[in-house]
Amino acid sequence: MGRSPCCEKAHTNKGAWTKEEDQRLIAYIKAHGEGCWRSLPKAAGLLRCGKSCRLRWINYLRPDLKRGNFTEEEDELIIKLHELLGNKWSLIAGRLPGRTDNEIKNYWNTHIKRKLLARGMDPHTHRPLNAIAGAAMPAQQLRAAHQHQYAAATPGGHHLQPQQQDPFAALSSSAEPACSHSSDDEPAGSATPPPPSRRHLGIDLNLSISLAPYQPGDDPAVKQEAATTASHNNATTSTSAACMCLNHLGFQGAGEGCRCGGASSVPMQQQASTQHMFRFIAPLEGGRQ
DNA sequence: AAGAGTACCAACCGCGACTAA
DNA sequence: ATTAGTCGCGGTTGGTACTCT
Repeated sequence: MGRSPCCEKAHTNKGAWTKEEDQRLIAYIKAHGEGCWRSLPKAAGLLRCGKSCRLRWINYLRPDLKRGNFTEEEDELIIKLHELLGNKWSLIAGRLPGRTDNEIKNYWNTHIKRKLLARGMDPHTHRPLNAIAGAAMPAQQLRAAHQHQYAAATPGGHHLQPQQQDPFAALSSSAEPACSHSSDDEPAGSATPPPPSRRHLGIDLNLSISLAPYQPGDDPAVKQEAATTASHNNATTSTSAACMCLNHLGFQGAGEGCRCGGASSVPMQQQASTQHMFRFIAPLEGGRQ
């Protein structure tokens, strides 16, 4: 059947953007806001594909972009989030205000990969390189190496409890794996229901579930029900509108964290206090949608 | 000084997800 | 239930700047 092209390619510019094009795009978005990228180029008088406009705006022209070098803290946060989420650059970018997925992706490929290799760690699995070479390494030894690696990577150098070692077990109550590289050696199905509060890599992986929009005064019994449901991997069967975000991945302030209707209006402290909510990370940058 | 190699990053491409008809 | 349109994401490419020999 084939796919219709996203735009009329014969009459669109490609390649680097000129200053004038940038100005037109900025002016248009300032006047009309983001959205409807397909019709934007025509309305803004640009001979560009809508996709190209969107990319240019998101990755380069947005006023809230930080630009400049990544800090050591950002490096470490990216590494931790990558270990947790895999190549979900948009999710990772959501935890780094002012950074874009493209920027982080490029930075990962050009800097952090090498940094991890220099540490003797595999950038894909975040495990020691020698551990990957020897698949026959005893599980206990592997865990020890894994633990040591976390301790080295974290300024505080905290050690993890045995039940905290699988970065993805905490996500296993989600219907889908959050990361593409998680399943080979640690089947999600074998995970036991997580304890109420878990920390991993210095990031609190407290998971909770609620229907969206979440109301602070919701019946506790309902919340308990939802938590029970989530812990049995049945979360998606009860509702398609469940708000699922991961708590405490470096949220910086109240209200940040969720794009779904009601949950974003609930202060994070309040959300954190509701032990049995199950939430899933969504891209968080305010300027994006 | 010049050519080769490498690093960086903006931009493109293709696909999946989502939605409305 | 199906189809077409649109958006967003992740992988990849290509141009440019920088470094090395």
